[in-house]
Amino acid sequence: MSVDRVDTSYLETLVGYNARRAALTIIEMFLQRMAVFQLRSVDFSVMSLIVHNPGITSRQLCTSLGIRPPNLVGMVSSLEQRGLILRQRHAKDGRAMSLYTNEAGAALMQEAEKVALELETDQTRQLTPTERKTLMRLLQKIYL
Amino acid sequence: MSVDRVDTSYLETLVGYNARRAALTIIEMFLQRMAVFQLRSVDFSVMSLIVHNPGITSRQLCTSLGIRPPNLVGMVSSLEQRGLILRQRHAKDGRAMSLYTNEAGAALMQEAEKVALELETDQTRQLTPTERKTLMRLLQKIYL
DNA sequence: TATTGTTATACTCTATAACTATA
DNA sequence: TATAGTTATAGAGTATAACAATA
Repeated sequence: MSVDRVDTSYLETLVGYNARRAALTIIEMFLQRMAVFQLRSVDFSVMSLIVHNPGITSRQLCTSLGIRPPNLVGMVSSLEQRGLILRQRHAKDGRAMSLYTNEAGAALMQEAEKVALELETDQTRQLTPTERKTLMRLLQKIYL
Repeated sequence: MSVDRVDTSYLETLVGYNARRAALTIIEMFLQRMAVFQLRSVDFSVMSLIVHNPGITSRQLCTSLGIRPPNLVGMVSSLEQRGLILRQRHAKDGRAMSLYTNEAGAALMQEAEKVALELETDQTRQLTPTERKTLMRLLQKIYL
């Protein structure tokens, strides 16, 4: 026999279950709205870190975002080929690559971050501004 | 040039970024602690829904957890082969499969849910009980 | 010796198309 | 004609090992 109504109340008492469901919901919306810019959430994160940290190295990107170096290579190459970023040998460490946005990349991110701001208000429409701040703070207490 | 210290303050203002980081941190801990039971988080969710909803169908599992039917087949088969669950033809709908835990599965989940409870307190050690409840409520406002 | 970036590659996760049996 | 479960398979995401260049 099937059940009339699936009882998910137990799972809903688990932080991990709730965090994952919320994250997936948000990231799906993000993907749709960022499709105009051809940016997945990870691409947005990479671009955003480069914009706000000019000269950041690949290694620094990896450790900041929890990406393995081999998996970053393709993303960075793609962003470079699209004419959004520049890769330069690090001035003092010949092994490292320093990353910068060029004009096109900076302009794209300026637009993308506008959309990201709109998304924030849309995604947290059910929350008051105070609740939204509280949510951030509590989530950071878990992973920071 | 690399940067002295990577500035992630912008990303930390985004709900999606925080929710994803928190979810990944929690799920990683979950995976480690549930290794004794050989349960990934998705296996735990499936088993838990079967325990709390005896007779739930595969389709109901899929819609409840956001899993595509083809991807559930292998998980259910595996759980069945491990002697944790039973699959029976639905009494009134010959197309559907009703799922039940057997004694071994129920016993395993009783232990697993104990560990899950311990994990909850560990993962939210930085939060007061009130903050923990608040976090749940706010996350659910986003995805429900 | 250790580290950065890279290639090659494997493994996992997720998605689609098409089939069967039942409704 | 539509739905539940299944198979086969493709694609995306993530992981490890090994290498060249540099520290």
